[in-house]
Amino acid sequence: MSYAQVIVFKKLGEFDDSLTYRIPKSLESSVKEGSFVEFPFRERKGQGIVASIVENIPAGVPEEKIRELNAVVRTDGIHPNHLKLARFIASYYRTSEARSLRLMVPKGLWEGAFEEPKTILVGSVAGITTPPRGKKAQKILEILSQAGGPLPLEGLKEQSGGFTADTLTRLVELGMVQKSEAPFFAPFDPKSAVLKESDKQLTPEQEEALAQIRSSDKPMLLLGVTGSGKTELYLRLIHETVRQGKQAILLVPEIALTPQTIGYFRQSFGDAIALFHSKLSEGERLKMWWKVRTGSAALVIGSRSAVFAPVSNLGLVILDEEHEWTYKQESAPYYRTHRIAEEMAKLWGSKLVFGSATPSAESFQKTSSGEYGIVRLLDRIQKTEMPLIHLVDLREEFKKRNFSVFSLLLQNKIRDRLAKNEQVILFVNQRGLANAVVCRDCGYTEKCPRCDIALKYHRFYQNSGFRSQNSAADRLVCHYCQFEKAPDLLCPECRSPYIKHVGVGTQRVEEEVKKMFPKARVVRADKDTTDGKTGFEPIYHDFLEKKFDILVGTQMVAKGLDFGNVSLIGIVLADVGLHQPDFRSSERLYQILTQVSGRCGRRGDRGEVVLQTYNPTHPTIRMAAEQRYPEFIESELRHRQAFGYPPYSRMIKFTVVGSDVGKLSKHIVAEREIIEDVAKANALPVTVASAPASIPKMADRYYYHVLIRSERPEILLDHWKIPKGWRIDVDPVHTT
DNA sequence: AGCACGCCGACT
DNA sequence: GTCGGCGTGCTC
Repeated sequence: MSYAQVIVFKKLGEFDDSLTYRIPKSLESSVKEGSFVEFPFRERKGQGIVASIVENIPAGVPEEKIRELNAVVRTDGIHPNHLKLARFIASYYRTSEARSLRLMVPKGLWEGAFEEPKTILVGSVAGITTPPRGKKAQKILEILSQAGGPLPLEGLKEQSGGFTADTLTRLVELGMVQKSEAPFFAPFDPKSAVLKESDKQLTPEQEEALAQIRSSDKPMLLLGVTGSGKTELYLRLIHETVRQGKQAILLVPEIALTPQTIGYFRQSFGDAIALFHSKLSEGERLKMWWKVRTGSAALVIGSRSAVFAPVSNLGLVILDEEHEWTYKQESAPYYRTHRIAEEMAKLWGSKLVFGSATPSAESFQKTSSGEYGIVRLLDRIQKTEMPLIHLVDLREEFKKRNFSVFSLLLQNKIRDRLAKNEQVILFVNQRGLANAVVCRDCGYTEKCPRCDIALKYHRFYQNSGFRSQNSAADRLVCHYCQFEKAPDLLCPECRSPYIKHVGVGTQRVEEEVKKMFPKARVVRADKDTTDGKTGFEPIYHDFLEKKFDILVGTQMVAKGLDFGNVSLIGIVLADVGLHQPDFRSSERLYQILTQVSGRCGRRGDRGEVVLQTYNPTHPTIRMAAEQRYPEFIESELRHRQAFGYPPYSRMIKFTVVGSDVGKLSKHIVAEREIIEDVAKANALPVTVASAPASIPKMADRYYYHVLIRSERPEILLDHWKIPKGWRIDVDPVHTT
């Protein structure tokens, strides 16, 4: 007797566990792993996916409760490899199989729309002699007789100039036409399809890179500077994959899903593309899912979630701009797209390519360990030089009695560009601005002696239970190891009393630039001036159309956008990124400085960047200014290894919520002790720390993080029961 | 999800 | 004593 372990679709509930049903003889041949099935549930019917078929009743299931499956809705529902992927996600990210599987099934289907989309075909019936009376009806018959076969309903409507459903129903009743159904999506056939070859000539460097990617059987990291022609290589690789009758997935950050990018691939692959992006409606998303599922799409392009597109013969996965943090899902299950893509490539034996100008430390480390191969593209196709970066020491400006946020050099250069009618971007780094303590006079940051991480300033709630009652309420805390100390009143380095938060906001910069250049047209792009729906787009377009001379903006101006007329970029205060209480602060700073710099001089003349800082000797800022990525990443990795940070260890972040701070922190402290005991019992070195979240209180509930760092955290998780309500993030990207 | 069960605190 | 708040468990 076989049994199906069924994961229940949302109908009468959201289950984490699968349910066991008996497979009746009549369904034995049609029920497969991955099938969509229907079954009795309480007094109702339910639908779901067969996660596995077993010969014996699983332990813990009472035999008398087991009922029989009703029917098979669709035998080939989910590809077996996707079931395996769901199992992997459930175990790696410590979530349920049901939740993992949900990632691969569009909402509409999960909620009950299992039917594959169909086209309605209309055909004429032979031997009709008496013409129908209606004009429209006559027209329909005329078109159908000329076509010599059935036509899709939509096409027929278009050709005939439109008709009502009633006209057609009447013709069907008279027996003059017949309706039938056909698949909406026809499978893509590489032999008959027109695949336009690229007419671009590859440079010798590109040819070499392509050959290396082709011949390697490892995942490849494509290290290519902006404008080095990575996209053209992607196109060629996808072409080869598709011609072999396999499918390709191209993953890009959301922002890169522009009509230009899509258009580039449409030229080659026409309608054989399925697009997945955040603006699709549920209906469109469902259609795209079926387009891939039916094999009608050979190429999937999309952001993060497109990695779960229902391919059945995967040949290639590309993660473009792989360093982007948007590849990490920031809600449960907190997966990282890289890890999913690796697993997919393993399951299908497909090629895997990661592309970036500034690869993540994780990916670069894997090229050193031999897990990935590496290919470099160092030349720019257009021969436009990389921008010239001027490093400005703000301490010197202070000595020159220049109290403006702009150095004299930056002021002069802005004046010069305004005179030449060229555009300027002023970049204001705001990430992680709050809560780190920095000396305004010498740039000193208070760091944890054990973790080399900026300490975070906290005003603890009373009675929070984390320390003895008579200690001060203001503390500096390390979020990685629980080290803490009282804040200093004077800077330990230079005795300055100005040891506080630093940072310059966009508003302040806008005000100053308006004061200094009253004739310039200035626009500001930050959270306050952009709205959630259209985002940065309206400002971007106005700026492109030269309605403004100067754009003052946050990170949003740094991402992949093309500013043709910008010849100068001012980085108002580069230091801010250095003070993030996060082990990735240097990596992020290097990436953002590189991205911002890449926004100028993209056409024609060489652009210029003025990078202002209080720390001109800081290695990250120096190497970013000189654009020495390999040197930067190697020193960064040495640092990570020395302090035991990922990729040389792994982290797990828990979020714990409660309405009573006292109870909450007592509970956390107790669990922390249990974790330490379990680690000791398993001879596993583990660091545990807990601290209030960056937004510690929302809607009268208190949020805490518990951060665990270990080389093998999975051993800990196997021996310690995660308390109820603790939200888990495996390999977190944001650690505070 | 939706429903039953059961454990405590606040009242007729 | 009992009403009812909601946390927990169950659905095969």
